[in-house]
Amino acid sequence: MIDANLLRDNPDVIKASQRARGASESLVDDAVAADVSWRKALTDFETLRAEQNAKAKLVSSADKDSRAALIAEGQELATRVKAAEQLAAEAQTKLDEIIWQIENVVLAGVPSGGEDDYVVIREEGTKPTFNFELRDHVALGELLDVIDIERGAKISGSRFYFLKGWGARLELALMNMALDQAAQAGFTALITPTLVKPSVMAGTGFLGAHSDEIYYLPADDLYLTGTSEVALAGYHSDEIIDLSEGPLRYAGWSTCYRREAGSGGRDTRGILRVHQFNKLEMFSYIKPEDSEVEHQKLLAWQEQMLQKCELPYRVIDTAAGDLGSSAARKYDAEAWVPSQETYRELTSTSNCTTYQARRLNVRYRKENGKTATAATLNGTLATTRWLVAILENHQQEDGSVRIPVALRPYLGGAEVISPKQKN
RNA sequence: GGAGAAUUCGCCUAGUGGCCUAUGGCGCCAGCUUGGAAAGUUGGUUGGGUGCAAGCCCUCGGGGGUUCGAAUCCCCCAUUCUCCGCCA
Repeated sequence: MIDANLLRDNPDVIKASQRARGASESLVDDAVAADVSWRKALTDFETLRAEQNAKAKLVSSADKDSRAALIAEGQELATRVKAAEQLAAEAQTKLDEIIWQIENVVLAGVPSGGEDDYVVIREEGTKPTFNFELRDHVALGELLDVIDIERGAKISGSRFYFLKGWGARLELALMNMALDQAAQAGFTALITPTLVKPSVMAGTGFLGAHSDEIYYLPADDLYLTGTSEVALAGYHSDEIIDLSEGPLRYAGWSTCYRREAGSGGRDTRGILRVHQFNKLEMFSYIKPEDSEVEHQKLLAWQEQMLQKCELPYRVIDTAAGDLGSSAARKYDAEAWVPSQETYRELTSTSNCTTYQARRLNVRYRKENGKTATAATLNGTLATTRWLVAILENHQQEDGSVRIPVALRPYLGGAEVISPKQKN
């Protein structure tokens, strides 16, 4: 949710942001008007309520004669108060409906435009060249007996899979390496619930336009989360957290569930886009003024992981129109996928400034003792999808895959995954 | 799934219709005291909304109701605990 004070003092800033996103500008005018109506209705109600409170207080000390009259007055006031309260509540509902639709104010420097208007910040690593016919991760997965897509479909349908043998171990190794790195950087590990209440899902901003992407369990009124970000953001909801010793950083591990309803026939081959995968997610609660520095740190940690996996990648600054509603800025790191001869997203990090925290009511105490809304940031540190890039980039002519050096300690020292090898 | 109990300002706790503008303790903050501390002592200490401000309104797990008036009475929901039942 955007800052109501900003809406009152400087609606043009919000309009400019909406424009950059290609979102509705008139929504801002509607919100300003609704805000004025609400405050008027609220004042009316509170004035009447004050009168009612004062009258009610007189009753107990009144003598018999005036008592009956006071009670009659009180009865009359009570109906007026009820009506005024109703109006105020309606005005607030209307304001909420509008204000919740306004997306986060994008930060200065974010490229304007849509999905294809990203700016490439840098490219790192060397793309591999193969003097043999390269295999894609599906072929490698079959050859090495590490990914079983056929049986995944048999059990659960398309976009499901089994990770098997070294494939399963590779994913756990990757997650462990990421977790170690995160712990060294001061993150607290959290294994999070993957079923959450509607209020939490709404608070994190995932129940908006893309709610059909989310699995829902009607029998229990619970949502399956597509990222542990949901649980991590909800973790401190309705709390006043202590940021005096620095930011609170969590590394949340969870399985993630996505319906992929909008993705049509895209990426149907392999495990690039699946309904279920695992992810280690970084999440920071921080003072708003430090959020942009933290964002760079999250990105640096992501790049560190990509480098440990010896993957060629590039970093892009996502355009305003392609930001999620909570994000004020987003960087994606995309790894080179040889079989597709293109870069594919492996990590994403968003600075949600105070937008998400305001919805979830996460505050901290400033040095002057006042409370203020915290800022939240998130960023991927490892996902199942990384296996695609690792397998493809490190494949060798005989179909074996060289294990990146940094990962070997997590795989019992193994240096290569070979077709003939069983574990 | 069934039965019972509980939920009060960071923690514990008093409070069964108006004097609750919520008691007391612990913790924390500040003052006094001290060479400095401890002890002692005095004061402060839930948050939110609105308003230029004084102020006013809301906040006793959440929502609704009864009443002139609700922490207190009624209903629904959530969470926790105990017991029973079932179960990977």
